[in-house]
Amino acid sequence: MDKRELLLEAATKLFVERGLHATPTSAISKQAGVSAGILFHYFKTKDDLIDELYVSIKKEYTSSILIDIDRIKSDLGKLRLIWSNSWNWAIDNDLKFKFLLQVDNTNCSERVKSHPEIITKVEKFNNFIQEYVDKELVKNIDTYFLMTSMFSLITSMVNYLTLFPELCHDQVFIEQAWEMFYNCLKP
Amino acid sequence: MDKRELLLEAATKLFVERGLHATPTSAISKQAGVSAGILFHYFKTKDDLIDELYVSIKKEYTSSILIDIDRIKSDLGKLRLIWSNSWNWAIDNDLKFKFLLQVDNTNCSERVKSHPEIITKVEKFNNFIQEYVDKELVKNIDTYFLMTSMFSLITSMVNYLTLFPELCHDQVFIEQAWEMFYNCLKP
DNA sequence: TCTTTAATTGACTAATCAGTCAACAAAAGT
DNA sequence: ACTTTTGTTGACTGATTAGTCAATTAAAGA
Repeated sequence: MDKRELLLEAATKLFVERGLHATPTSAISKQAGVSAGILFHYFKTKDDLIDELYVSIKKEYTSSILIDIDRIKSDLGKLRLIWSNSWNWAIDNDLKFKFLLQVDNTNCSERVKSHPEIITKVEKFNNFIQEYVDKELVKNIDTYFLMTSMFSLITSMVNYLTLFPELCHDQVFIEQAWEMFYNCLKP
Repeated sequence: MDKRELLLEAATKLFVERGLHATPTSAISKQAGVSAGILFHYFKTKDDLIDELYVSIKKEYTSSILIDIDRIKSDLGKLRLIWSNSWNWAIDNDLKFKFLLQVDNTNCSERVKSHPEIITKVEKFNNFIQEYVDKELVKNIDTYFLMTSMFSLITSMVNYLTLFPELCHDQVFIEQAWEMFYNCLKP
C-alpha cells in the first residue's frame, strides 16, 4: 500500500488523539509501519504534512456536501440534502472531521486557510447561498455569516450525534434538528 | 503584581498565538517577565497550568452569561440577555474565548471537561433551559442539544464579529442575528 | 533582633524532537 | 545487462523541552 497514504492516515488518528504538536513525526511513522526517514521524503517538513492533510480532508468534505445535489429538484430539498450530506460525512469520517475542527480552531490554521483550492470552494458555496438569498428562501444577511451559522449548527449536531449515535436513525430527532436548522435561516 | 496571574495571562496570549504544545514553558515565563523556575512553583506541571487556566476562564465566561439576569422580567428578555451577554464577553475577552475554543476542540480537553465546578455550571444552565422547554418558549428537544446549538450559534457570531467589529454596534445586524438565534430555538 | 518560612532565581539535566544522510533496494528506462 | 531514477531504511545530530535544585532574597513571626 502507498506509504504516503499510510502516513496521512496515521497522522490523522494521532493528531486527533494527542493534538498536532504533541504528536512527534516518529510516532506517525511508527503508527504507519514505515521508517522514520520516509516521512521527510513525501513531506518536506512536519508543517507541510499538516497543511497537505488539512487541504486534502477539507476538499473531501466540501466535495461530499454536494453529492447527488442534481438529483433533487426543489430548492428547499437541495438545502436539506446539503445539510444531511454534511453531517453524514462527518459521522462517517469522525477522525477527519475532528481533525478539521482542531485545525480550524487554531491560529496556525491561518497558514492553510488561504490555500487557493479552499478559497475557491468557499466562494462557490458562497454563490450558492447568494442564490438562496436572491430567491428569498433564506434571510437577507451577509452570506458568509449565513454560512458560518449553518456550519456551526451542523458541527454542534455532529458533536451531539457522536455522543448519541442511535439518534442518527431517529426520524423524530432528525426532523426536529432540520426544523431548527431551517428556521434559523429562513426569512 | 502577582506572578501567578502574570503567568496565566502570558500563557493565554501565547497558547492562542502558537497553540498549547508549541508554547514552551520558557516562553511563558519570559513573556510574563519572571524566571523560568517560578512557573513550577505555582503549577506542578505544564498540564496543570493548562487545566487551571481552562477552568478559571470557563468559570469567568459562564459567570458573565448570567450578569444582570434578575433585572429583566420577561422570559424572552432573559434569553436575549443570555445571548448578548455571551457574545459581549467573548468580544471583550477574545484571547480567553479563543483559548476556550482551542481547548474545547482538542481531545486533551476530556481531562478537564469533567472538572466538578464546570459540570455544576453546565447542569445549572441545563436546568435553566429545561424551564424554557416546560414553558414552551423553546423546542421540546433534549436540553443538551439545545445548549450546544445555542453556543455554536453564539460562537459563529463571535467569529464573524471578530472579522467585522463595526457590526457590534449595527442595530440592524444585531436584530437579524437575534432573530436567527431565537427562530432556531422556538417551538 | 533572630529565626523560620515562603518566594524567586537561573544554571543544569535527561529526554525528546525535527530533520539529515549515507547506504541499500527496487523499478524503470535504454 | 546496465544505468538511472526513485523509494526506503535507521542510526545520527543539534536544538529544544519540561522539570529540578542549590543558592539567594524577601517576608513574616516570635
